[in-house]
Amino acid sequence: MHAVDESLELIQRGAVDLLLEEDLVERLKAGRPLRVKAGFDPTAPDLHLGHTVLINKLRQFQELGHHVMFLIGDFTGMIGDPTGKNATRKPLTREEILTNARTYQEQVFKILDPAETEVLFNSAWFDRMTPTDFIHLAAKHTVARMLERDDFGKRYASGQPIAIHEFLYPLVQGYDSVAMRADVELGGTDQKFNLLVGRELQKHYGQPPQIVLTMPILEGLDGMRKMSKSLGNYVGIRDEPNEMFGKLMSISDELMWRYFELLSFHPTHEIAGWRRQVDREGLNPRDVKFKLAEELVARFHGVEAGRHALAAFIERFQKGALPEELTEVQVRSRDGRLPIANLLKEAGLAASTSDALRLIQQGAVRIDGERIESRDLELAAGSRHVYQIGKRRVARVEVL
RNA sequence: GGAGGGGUUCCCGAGCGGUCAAAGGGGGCAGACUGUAAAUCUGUUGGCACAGCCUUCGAAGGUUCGAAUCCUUCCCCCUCCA
Repeated sequence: MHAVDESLELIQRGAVDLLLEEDLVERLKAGRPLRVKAGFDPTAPDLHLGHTVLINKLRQFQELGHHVMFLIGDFTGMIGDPTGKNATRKPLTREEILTNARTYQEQVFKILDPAETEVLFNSAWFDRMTPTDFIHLAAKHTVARMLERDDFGKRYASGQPIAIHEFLYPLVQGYDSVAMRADVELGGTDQKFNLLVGRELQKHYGQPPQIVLTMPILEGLDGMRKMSKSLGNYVGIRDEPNEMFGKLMSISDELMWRYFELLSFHPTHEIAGWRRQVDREGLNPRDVKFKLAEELVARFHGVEAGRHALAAFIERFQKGALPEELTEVQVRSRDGRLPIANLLKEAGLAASTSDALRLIQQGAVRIDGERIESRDLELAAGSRHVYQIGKRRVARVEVL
């Protein structure tokens, strides 16, 4: 076990809230491995970099010798957390949840050590609860306290709906901590309220309240809203290397530093050094971004893949080469020919023929590198060309 | 249970019988400039057999030559009173 000060420093790195620090110090001093909990809704089977901020922190605990409990909220998933988007999520079926849970684990173990991770499902204790137990649980909190949660408060004040079951969510999540006898619970800052409810409930059930550690919410590629699959501003940890690399290169310079802070494993001083070089010595931020993109691709796909993605990126976007592996598509002609708009739509390069026609009008479409102007162009059966729309959409399309 | 206010295109939000595929903003996409950065400027943003046609304004009916706009019923949301 590491020295207490050293552990504390590491644990706090990147974190937003640590409540209460003295509790943590005390428990670290006791010298036993802490029971560290983090819960995940199995609603989205695809993890993205936003999730990994938390998972990286779990890994850190693991490296410090603590006991990591990865809770899959299979019961909770049937409730659906109230989201920041003020929309009520649709509940999942048991089967969807199990499938998602399996996928989750596969992905999480790219970061966590499977041998040292306990995976739990909260249905294990909630399925055994009776309605009476549940109402007792609900009796431990008040509406006024629920409305303290920022999200609820705002929705209530602005006349947005709040379903009753949404109030149950924090209670259920808090009760998980009771059932798991958690010493520490990790969550995003948006989870702070729920994590604190856990403390209250633990007290009610005669346990020492857990320490709450919150991590920042990672902004998505737009740099504004939180990274989420539904907003489409995410980097999935299963994204293909080149795609992952490209997405990371598209972030703003400002956001890049944020990503370094929350996602990179490079030592803090090293990152600070690059920043200084960019600010004072004219180092191109793009080149620092390369390091970030390469590191993350390497983390999820291996070192070789990282190097390769970098090389491929330079070839493609600095030297203007076509992608190494061109998507090949075949589309059927009508009576031996096919209007360009239909071709683009059917090849998946444009959303609709209307969209395709608009793109042509705007000069976004190239065939074998030649910009085309005419929306009336028709391609004959048997033709095979490379079609590009903008910088990123490319495919070789054969007309049958 | 009573009274009132609402549901508009991806989001917010105007429209309140024809000139509405529906103002404006956001977001997205594309072009210029670039470093697949930011900022800026420009265009575009329902679909299709695309100078035309078809489908959209919570749902279903109805009035009308004509409805997002009027009427009826239904569904959903919010507020206040009980």
